[in-house]
Amino acid sequence: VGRPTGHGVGYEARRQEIIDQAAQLFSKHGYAATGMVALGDYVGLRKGALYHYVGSKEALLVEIQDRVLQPLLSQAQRIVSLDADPVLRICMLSESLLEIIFSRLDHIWVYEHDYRHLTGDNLRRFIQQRRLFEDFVQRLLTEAIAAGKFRQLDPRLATLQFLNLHNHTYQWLHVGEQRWTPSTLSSEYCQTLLRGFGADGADFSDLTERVNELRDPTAHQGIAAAAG
Amino acid sequence: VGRPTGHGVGYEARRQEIIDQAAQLFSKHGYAATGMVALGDYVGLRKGALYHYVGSKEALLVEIQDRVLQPLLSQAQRIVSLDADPVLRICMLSESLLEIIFSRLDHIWVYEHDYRHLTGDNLRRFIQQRRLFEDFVQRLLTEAIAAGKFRQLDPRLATLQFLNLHNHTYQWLHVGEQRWTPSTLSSEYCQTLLRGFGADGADFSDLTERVNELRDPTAHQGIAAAAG
Amino acid sequence: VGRPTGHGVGYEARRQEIIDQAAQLFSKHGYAATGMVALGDYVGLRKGALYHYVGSKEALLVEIQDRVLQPLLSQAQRIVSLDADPVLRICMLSESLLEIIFSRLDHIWVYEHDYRHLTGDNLRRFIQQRRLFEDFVQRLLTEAIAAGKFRQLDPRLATLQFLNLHNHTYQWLHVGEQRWTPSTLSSEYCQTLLRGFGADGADFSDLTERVNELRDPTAHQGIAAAAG
Amino acid sequence: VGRPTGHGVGYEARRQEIIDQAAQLFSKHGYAATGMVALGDYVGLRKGALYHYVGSKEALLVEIQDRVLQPLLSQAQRIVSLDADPVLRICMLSESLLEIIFSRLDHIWVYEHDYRHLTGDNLRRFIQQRRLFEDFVQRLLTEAIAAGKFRQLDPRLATLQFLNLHNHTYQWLHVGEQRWTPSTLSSEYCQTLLRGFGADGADFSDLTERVNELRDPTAHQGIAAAAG
DNA sequence: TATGAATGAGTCTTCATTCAT
DNA sequence: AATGAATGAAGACTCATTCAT
Repeated sequence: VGRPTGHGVGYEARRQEIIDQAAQLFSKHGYAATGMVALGDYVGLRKGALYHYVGSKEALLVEIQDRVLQPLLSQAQRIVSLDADPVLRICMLSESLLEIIFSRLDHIWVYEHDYRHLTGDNLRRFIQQRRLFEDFVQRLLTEAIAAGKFRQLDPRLATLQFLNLHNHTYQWLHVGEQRWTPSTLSSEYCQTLLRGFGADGADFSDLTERVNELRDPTAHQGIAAAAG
Repeated sequence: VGRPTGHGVGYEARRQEIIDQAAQLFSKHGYAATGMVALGDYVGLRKGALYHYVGSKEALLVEIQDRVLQPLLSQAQRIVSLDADPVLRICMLSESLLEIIFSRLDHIWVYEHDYRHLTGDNLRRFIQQRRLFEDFVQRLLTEAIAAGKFRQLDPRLATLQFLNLHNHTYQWLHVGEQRWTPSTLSSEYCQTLLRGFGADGADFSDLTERVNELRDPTAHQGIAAAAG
Repeated sequence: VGRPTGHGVGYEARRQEIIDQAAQLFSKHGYAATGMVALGDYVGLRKGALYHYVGSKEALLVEIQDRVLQPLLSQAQRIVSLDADPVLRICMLSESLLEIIFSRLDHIWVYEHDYRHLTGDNLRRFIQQRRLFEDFVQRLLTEAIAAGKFRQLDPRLATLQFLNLHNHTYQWLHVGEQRWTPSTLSSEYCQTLLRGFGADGADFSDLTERVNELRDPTAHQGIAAAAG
Repeated sequence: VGRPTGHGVGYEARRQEIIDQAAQLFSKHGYAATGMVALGDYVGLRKGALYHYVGSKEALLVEIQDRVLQPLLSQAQRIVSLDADPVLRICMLSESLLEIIFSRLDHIWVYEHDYRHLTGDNLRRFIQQRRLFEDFVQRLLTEAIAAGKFRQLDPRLATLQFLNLHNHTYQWLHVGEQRWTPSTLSSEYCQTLLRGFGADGADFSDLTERVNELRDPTAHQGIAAAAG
């Protein structure tokens, strides 16, 4: 994708591999507790060679965060902009979010746990982008309330509940989860939230099918799409 | 609670202070990234003196986890054992859980973030106790389903949703939060969950008052109760 | 001299020893090329223990510079302020300067060679203090010119010549020099400079004796005085 | 000067450029503190390519020293061999030396500062050649003393004073110096030295003109002559 | 001629912990 | 009860150099 000249053909691929494996290690032991030597061992490179691919340990962290944030934001933007019932779009956002969580559990671990080790501008940018995503969620919820689909909720608190429910999933989801898929889990979460938030008398019973109809055919690529 | 004798009068108090302040530091910078020297500076003790009070850095971590787990388990046990509507007890558990989160945000940070740095038996014991708490939650939810108050939910998934919603709160709650109290926030969470989980036609409108009546007069001490 | 509390009795002595030995090593191999491990080996301390005594490698460099600059400045100030013939004071300054060079040849090496590795404020302070010393020299030379003892020289260039002649001495002087003492070498340098700078007809033949009369009885302590 | 064949036409020119730029970098940051990568960046070549032109970092240092020593020695030899008043030849040597200092300040920095990083034979050869130059100076001074032009000086000490005065100049001379030229600065230095060293009653007042008459028309090329 | 990749020893510095005092 | 001194492993990162391409 236009790297600075002076790098061989395999470079970018190897680089992506390294970031991948760093995410695995960081998610398992924590960013602060994972050494560059350990990472080197893990990827099969001596300490010094690692620095051919990554400028610093923090740069690695930044890349991992970006691999989460970029699909998150692009999907959210796409969905929010759709011309459809806000409640429907909330469900789509839920599923999209869970798809990302399922597809790169290790990245999400790092995203949720270790963003505080970012420093300076990296941290500022992270927080700003994270807030951007939350704003997308809040916008949809506000629309649903305004449309009378939901009770008169505090939009901020509704947002936080939406995020709590989804974002905490990484804590118990296993790699290679069999019981649930993004789609089935999202369906459960949405049932809870829509009934929980719904105005008295509102009926969301046909929503699952309508989500299926509108599903983005490229969305299943999740993080991989942005990383490549 | 029965320390080995041979220590002066102020010893145990000082010790508790140190654990307290360790929780603050760990929650701010992360367990792995907080040094014993920094902790020493923070508590006003030279590095060496710290080891008179705490056996090791990990021992500190264990104590912090215990300060969360013990009130959590004792409250959960008490509430589960009450002779009351399961739905009511769910709400009580919710409020109790939030009370602990509010009262010791820093401990909760460490509890949620850094348990992975426990090793060996410490880790095993932690996981086992954590599961114990989850079982209490799951037991109540199962009862509510069996009693026909809730829809035919997968009890495990219902539990996970309950936990997601509550446990993720520490991520955005501020120290000295003004907008919500444990009680008001719990009320919001419960409205969402009960409507979300509730069987068609079930009515939980009088629940808030009934919770207030049954509230444990000692519960407000939260973690402090166990720490002393 | 009032170190932060919390250090044993031997601390300051050991610390001074370490700085001493660092100066030896730096002067032999250069600051940049001398590692902290090598220094540790030299002083008989493991790498880690070194940092009990010195905050950083640069701090070591700063201390060495100070051990040169402080006696340099205090002696210069003392001599410049004396109520005596400027020419006489120039000779006294010459001898004082050479005394410092003789007594701590290794420090001077570092002072002359490695000041450029100072960074930020350390560098700024160094340059400013160095200029201060040069100003003392220039003041005396200017006085001598104004008094008609010297030819109509450019004072700046006279200063530079004075400094060239003295400061470059460290390049060829050996530790344990036998051939010259500060006093005999200064006498030679001054003969060259006074005849070289002197106005036609000026006579400085009795100067050596007059220097001997005015010599500061504490000056022979050189750097050691400031370091203690 | 007869490089091994098998190199393209631009090779030697590029090679000389690289040595040039290395001298600039070394003089600015010090030999030990300048990396081959930094040098590569500076000359617009990747790290690996540098080694096509220079065998090693130390080889670079050797070449820089040679670029100082060779003109130094050849000029000194030429001047010493002239059939002229020793005092006159001393002045010519002074000017020649300053010409080299002025024309390649950066090379001189490296020459004066970093010769200690030479190892083995490189160091031995350097010291031997440096001594050779000093011997030329000492020979002239001895002649002047023997001829009764100078006082009864210790020839070694006279030499050291000559060298101190000239060699330390690089420490304060700026690139693009405006105030002085080699010729004017040499004139000042020589006035100081000749008056300083001169026998009572000796008169050197017409020396400057006589130097001008005898000046070597090729000398202004300085180091460049040897480098090409 | 040029370079990207790799290496392994090296850089300065911080770590948790022990122990004599 | 407290601490200063010491340790040795580990922290992130840079070094000069080699070599296949």
